[in-house]
Amino acid sequence: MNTSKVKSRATGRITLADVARAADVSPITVSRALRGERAVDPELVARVQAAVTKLGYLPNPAARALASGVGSHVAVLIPMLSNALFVDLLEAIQRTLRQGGYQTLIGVTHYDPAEEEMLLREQLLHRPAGLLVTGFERNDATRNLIAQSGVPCVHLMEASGAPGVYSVGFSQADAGAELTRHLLTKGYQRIAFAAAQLDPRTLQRLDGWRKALLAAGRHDATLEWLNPAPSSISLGARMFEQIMGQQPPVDAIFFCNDDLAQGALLAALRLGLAVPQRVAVAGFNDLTGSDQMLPPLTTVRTPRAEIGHAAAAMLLKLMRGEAVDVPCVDLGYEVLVRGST
Amino acid sequence: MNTSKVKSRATGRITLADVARAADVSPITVSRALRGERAVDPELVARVQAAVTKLGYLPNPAARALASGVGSHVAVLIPMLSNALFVDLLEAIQRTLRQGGYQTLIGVTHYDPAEEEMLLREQLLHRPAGLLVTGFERNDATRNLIAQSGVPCVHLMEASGAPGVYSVGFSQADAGAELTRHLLTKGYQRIAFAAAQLDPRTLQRLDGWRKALLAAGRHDATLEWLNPAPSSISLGARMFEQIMGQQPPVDAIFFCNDDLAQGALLAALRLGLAVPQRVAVAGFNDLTGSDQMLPPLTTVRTPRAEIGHAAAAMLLKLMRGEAVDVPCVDLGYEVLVRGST
DNA sequence: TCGCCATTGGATAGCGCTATCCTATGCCAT
DNA sequence: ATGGCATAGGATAGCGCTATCCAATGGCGA
Repeated sequence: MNTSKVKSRATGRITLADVARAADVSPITVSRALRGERAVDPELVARVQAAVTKLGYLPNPAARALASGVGSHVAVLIPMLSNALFVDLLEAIQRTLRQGGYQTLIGVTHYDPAEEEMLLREQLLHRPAGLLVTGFERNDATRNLIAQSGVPCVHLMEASGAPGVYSVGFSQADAGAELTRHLLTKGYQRIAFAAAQLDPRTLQRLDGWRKALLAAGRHDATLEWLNPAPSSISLGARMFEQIMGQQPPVDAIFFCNDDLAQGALLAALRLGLAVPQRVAVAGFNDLTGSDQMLPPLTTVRTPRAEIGHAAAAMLLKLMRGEAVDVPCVDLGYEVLVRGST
Repeated sequence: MNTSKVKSRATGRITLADVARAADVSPITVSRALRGERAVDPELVARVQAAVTKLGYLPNPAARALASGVGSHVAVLIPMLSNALFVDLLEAIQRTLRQGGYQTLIGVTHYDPAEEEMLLREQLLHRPAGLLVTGFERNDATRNLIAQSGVPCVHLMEASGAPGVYSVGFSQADAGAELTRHLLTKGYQRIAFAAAQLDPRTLQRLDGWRKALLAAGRHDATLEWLNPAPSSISLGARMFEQIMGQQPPVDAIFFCNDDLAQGALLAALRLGLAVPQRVAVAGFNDLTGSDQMLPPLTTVRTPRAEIGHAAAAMLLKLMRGEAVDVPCVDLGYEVLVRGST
C-alpha cells in the first residue's frame, strides 16, 4: 500500500503520502477524498479525514498548482487603493473568497491600461483560479489575454448585458442621472459636473448627468469641469474655487466622487459661501466622513461591499464549474439627500 | 542534449526544457543561467538569453516553488486597509517588491492577534520568500511561527533594537511626546489625549504624551480618553463632543489619528467652538485632507511610504541572502504645525 | 610530469501533488 | 449463466522546475 520511497530532500512537513499511509489507502484516494473530485467510499473518506486530523496535514499549494495547472488564488485588478471605494470592495471580496478557500492577489492598475495589461500578464503566469477586474474598458490585448487564458472572470462595478460576460455592479450612468434629477427637482438651474481622474465610470456618470440636463433643457458645455488629475480632497477644493470664480455662476455642483465634494465643502466654509443657499454640492459614493461634513453631503450610496461579495460568490461558482443563472447582476444604488442640496 | 520525452499533458506553454533545446544546453544550465545561481560560461548565458527572448519563455512560479521549497512572493500582514496610512505603506512596498521580482500577498488582520495568527499559518503554507509584519506586539504562537518558519521577516512602523530582529519605522512614543511638547510650548494647560482602536502604536503615542505631560507636571488621568472602537471621522466627532462636555475643561486635544481629529474639527465647526482659541486640536499621520481642514490640522507627518520602501528593500536583501548592515532603521517623523494649534 | 583542487556542465532524482488509464467488483438485463 | 456497464480504488506517469551528486576540464604547485 505504501508506495513512497526514502526521501532524500524531506522537508519535514506532512505530505499526502503520509496521510495515505496512516489511513492505509493509496495517495490518490486521499487526494480524491479531500477534493471530493470523485465518489469515494464514505468509510475511506472517514479514515482519511481521521488521518488528516491526527497528522495535521495541510496540502501544499505549489504542488497542487503544478500538478493541476491551476492555482488556489484569485487575481483582483483594481484601479487604486487610495479611493476608499475600492478598499471596501476588496475587503468584501477577500472575505468571501477566503471562505471559499481561495487567496486574493491584489493588483493596482493606477487607472493605467498599460499597467493593467502588464499586471495581468504577470498574474496569469501564476495561473490564478479566477479573475476579478474593474469595469469593461481595457485595451484589446488585455481583453484577449483574459479570454484566451480560460480563467473565469467577473467584472466589477458596472452592469453590462454583453453575452458571455459576467459582471456585478450597477448603472453608473443611471445613478448620475438620478442624482442630477434630484438637483433639478430641488430647483437648481445651472448644475455643474466636476470630475477628476476621468476613468470610465466617472465618464458614465458624466453621461448620466448630461442626459438628465439635456432632457430638462438645462445643458451647457460650460458646466462641464473635467480634470484628469487624480481625485483628492485638495483637488476638490481647488476645483470648487475655480468653478465659483467663473461667470455665469452655477447654483449647484455635482462632483464625481465624494473626496472632491468634501474638499469643495471645506473650501466653501473657508470662502464663506453658504451651502446649499449660495451653491449646492453633491458627491458620489458616500465615502467615510461625508455624513459628518458641514453641511452633510448629499451623495449616492454605492453598494460596493455587496458588489464585492456578490462578485466573489459568482466567481466561486464559476471556478467550481457550477452554473451561474444570472451572469449580470445589477445591485442598484441609493441617492442620499442630505443638507448640502 | 535533449532529454525531454514526449509530453502527455502538454500545457502548450514554453518550458525551460524548450529553452534548453533551443540554446543547445541542458535544462539545468538554463536554470542556472537565469537565476545566476552558479557561475555559467558567459557564452552559454548569452545563448540562453537569446533563446528565452526568441521563445518568450516565462518561468512557471508553481514549479519553481515546488522544486525549491520557496515561493516568489512576500506575505504582508497589516492591520487595516481603511486606515489610509497602510494604503500608502502598501503602495510603496508593492512597488519596491515588484522591482525585485516578487509578488505581494496582503493579509488584513483587523488588529486581531488571533486573525493575524490564522493568516500567518495560511500564508506560511504558501512558503513565502519573505514576510512583512506590522509592529512587534503579537502572541507567542505567532512569534514562534515566524521564527520557526525560517522566512526572512521585517517589522514595519516601529523601531526596535532587539537583536536578530529587522525593523523599519520610527519611535511612536517620541513622536507622541514631541507633538505634546509642541502643545505645551504653545501654552496649553490641559492637553487631553483621545484615542481609538488602542493598537500598540496608539498606546505608544499615549505613552509619549503621558511622559511629556508628567515631565511638565501637567498630567491628569481625566485627560485620557481611550475608546477601543475603530477609528473614524464620526467617532472623532463624537469623542470631541464628549470631551468638550466634561468638567474641568481641556484647552487642547491630541487625537491619536488624523481621522479622529478631522471629525473633531468638523464637530467644532458644527458646535461653533473656535479652534484653536477655545480648544486646540492635533492629529497624527498627516492623512489626506488634514491640510484642507478648517483650520488646517496640526499633525505629525509619518514617513510611511519611505518605511514601506526601506522595509521592502531590506527584505529583498535578506531574501537574496545578502548582509543587512543596519537591522533597525529609524526614519523619524516631522511635527507639522498648522492652524489648529 | 603528476596529482590536487577549483571550476563548470550535465545526469539524475525528486519536490508533492493530480490526470489518466487500468483493473476489480458488483449489478443488471438478457 | 453471461456479457455489458457503471462504480470506485490504485498504479503510473508526469506537472516544470531545482538540489545534489558526478564527471570533465584546466590551472597550478611540487
